[in-house]
Amino acid sequence: MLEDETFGPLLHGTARAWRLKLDERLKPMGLSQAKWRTLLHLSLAGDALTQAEIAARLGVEEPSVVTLLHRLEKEGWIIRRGSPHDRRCKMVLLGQRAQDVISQISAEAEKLRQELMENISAADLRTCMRVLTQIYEKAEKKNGNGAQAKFRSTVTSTIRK
Amino acid sequence: MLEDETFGPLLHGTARAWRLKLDERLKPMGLSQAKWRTLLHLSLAGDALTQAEIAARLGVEEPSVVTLLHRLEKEGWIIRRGSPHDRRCKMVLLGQRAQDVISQISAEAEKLRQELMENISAADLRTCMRVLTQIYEKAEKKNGNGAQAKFRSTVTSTIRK
DNA sequence: TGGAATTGGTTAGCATGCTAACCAATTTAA
DNA sequence: TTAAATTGGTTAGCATGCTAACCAATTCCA
Repeated sequence: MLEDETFGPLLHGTARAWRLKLDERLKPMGLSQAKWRTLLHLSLAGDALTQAEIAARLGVEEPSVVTLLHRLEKEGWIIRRGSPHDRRCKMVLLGQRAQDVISQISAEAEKLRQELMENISAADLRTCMRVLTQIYEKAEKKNGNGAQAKFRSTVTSTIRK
Repeated sequence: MLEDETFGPLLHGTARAWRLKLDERLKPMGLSQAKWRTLLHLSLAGDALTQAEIAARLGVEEPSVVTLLHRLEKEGWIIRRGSPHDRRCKMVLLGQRAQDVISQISAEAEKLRQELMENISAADLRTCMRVLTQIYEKAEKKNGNGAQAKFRSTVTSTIRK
């Protein structure tokens, strides 16, 4: 059996192709994947988030969100303000510009997902997700990565939801 | 049914966790994923490759390989020399340092793959790969991306192999 | 054959991610 | 209650990817 020999490249290639495709479609709105994902998480939260919370939900490290949020702020997508409760924190919330396009973003992401999976049976999809989840949990374990650990909990909770 | 709602994040999260894990293990050898993948493709080719061929096999754009190859050359992993047949081309071949560790790289990648997939049945794996392949081919289609198109052919040929 | 298109490679400039090192604020604990 | 540990954020510096614009060599074709 040779299939397993190429699972890695296939997994990475598929994730990459999907990401590129969505990036391509959202580019006309002036949004890259990192940006629209941030906006989407803020929208889902329905409330202001701290930078640390955003980093955890995106599955990236804190320094990475710093520059990302700077860009988003400069372009008017978000607003950052100090927290009155904890002077270490900065609360991040959606700006008007973002609120206006959030629904378009979700709709486009949803549309692409349906296109890509249109002729996949529910049973196959379940099997595939089970396999991916097993791999995911194994790969994440012992990674010794804080943000990664938090990311896992985000993904699994999302799955549970 | 909600499963399909989270397939995207799961796919991306799994690919990312896998990549991080392998990077972590190869770091002691002084190799990142971009680097060891390049070396592995050169080794598989068994012959010198042009930069364009490497870009296609890695699934990245040409300008990206330029800096990547510069770093690899500076660190003694590869050698670049002009082609006698076509003065536009630069042939890239493995340096001694790379030849010494190629087998370790493959072995570590193989070991991780087996760890991550140890308790997944052959049938489930086949189903999962079929689903990923379907998504992959849909996502890649009409992407209007040259390197991407070449990457697909690399992946599918690898699968066939 | 000779100009146009294609191909291989490069540079410049940016986006996105990382780790390491650090400050300031808060929380924990001796 | 204060000293130590933790937490949130930042900066610096690097790795890896991209597109756009460009040069030089080769190939195509009218």
